[in-house]
Amino acid sequence: MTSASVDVDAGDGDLSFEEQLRSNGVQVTAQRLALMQAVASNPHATADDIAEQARAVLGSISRQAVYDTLGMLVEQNLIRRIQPAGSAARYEDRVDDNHHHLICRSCNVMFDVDCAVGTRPCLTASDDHGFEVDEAEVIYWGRCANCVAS
Amino acid sequence: MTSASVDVDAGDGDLSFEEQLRSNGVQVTAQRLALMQAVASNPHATADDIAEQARAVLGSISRQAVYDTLGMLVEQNLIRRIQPAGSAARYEDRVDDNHHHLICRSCNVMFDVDCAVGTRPCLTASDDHGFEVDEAEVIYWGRCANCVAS
DNA sequence: TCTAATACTTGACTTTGTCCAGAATCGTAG
DNA sequence: CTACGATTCTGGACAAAGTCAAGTATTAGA
Repeated sequence: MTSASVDVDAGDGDLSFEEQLRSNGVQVTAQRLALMQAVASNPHATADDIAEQARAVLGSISRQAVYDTLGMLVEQNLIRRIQPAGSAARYEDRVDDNHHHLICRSCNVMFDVDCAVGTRPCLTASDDHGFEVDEAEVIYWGRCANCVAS
Repeated sequence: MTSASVDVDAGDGDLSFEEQLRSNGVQVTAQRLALMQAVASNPHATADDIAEQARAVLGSISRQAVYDTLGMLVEQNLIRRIQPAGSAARYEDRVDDNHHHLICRSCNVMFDVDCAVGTRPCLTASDDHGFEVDEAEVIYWGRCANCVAS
């Protein structure tokens, strides 16, 4: 197992990936560090993309470890999962900043957009049916400049 | 093939399912009528639920016909597809009225909610990256009253 | 250093959906 | 009413994205 140094600092308030894991009370492993690195350096990637990138660092990693880890990171709120219709789940490391996504129906590109309506937009549904709402996910669907051109 | 009468009127401006199909220039078949009926009487159902319900009317229907038909209906804007993270696509017959969805993270129930912000809420992203945006999909995530109780 | 708890690997399996070729059905024109 | 071409449906193989379960390896704390 190559031991490439994967503690490039990125993301959550200047904490290294290792510190992020420790402060959430979970074990630190080479696989986790490599996956966090992969997510950070490759926003909106699928589990598969991320696995491949991690593999470039680690030599190999099992599919199961990838899913387990991504799931755990989502649970710890260290990364965010987005699952647009018609494509595999995607992951990103921007968390807690209430931004949304703009997706092209033709080519599937995806951009981040800050919400127009302020910091917690749309978080109040007109009738919440007794729910405890914790997130309002907004996806803007359309066609990107490139696809419109052709 | 049983010929149960499946032209119960429902949905799109008082047009029967048959009329809806004809006015969109597509053929009318028993399978399509049964599927439209199933979607109408079972909002937020998955393709599988819908197939099963249609099967109760028709005797049998192939998976391919189900997917083809649902896809066609979505394309004709006669039904709408919603694909929340972590579950199969769901279908509903409320169309063109810009409502959104409230989903329970624990039990996956799904409710309709009219948007708080007016008729075309959030349709303007702060920066549209040159996109032609045609829809803003909003999903409120949370826990339903039942699940909060336990 | 040892050990219990946690994480990882491997491989089979499930679910959701797509592709293809041939059979059946629809709707129009005669 | 019948026949014909176009559309739709069937059935089976296939594919992608995940999940399950059992055994092995690694981590972190005593």
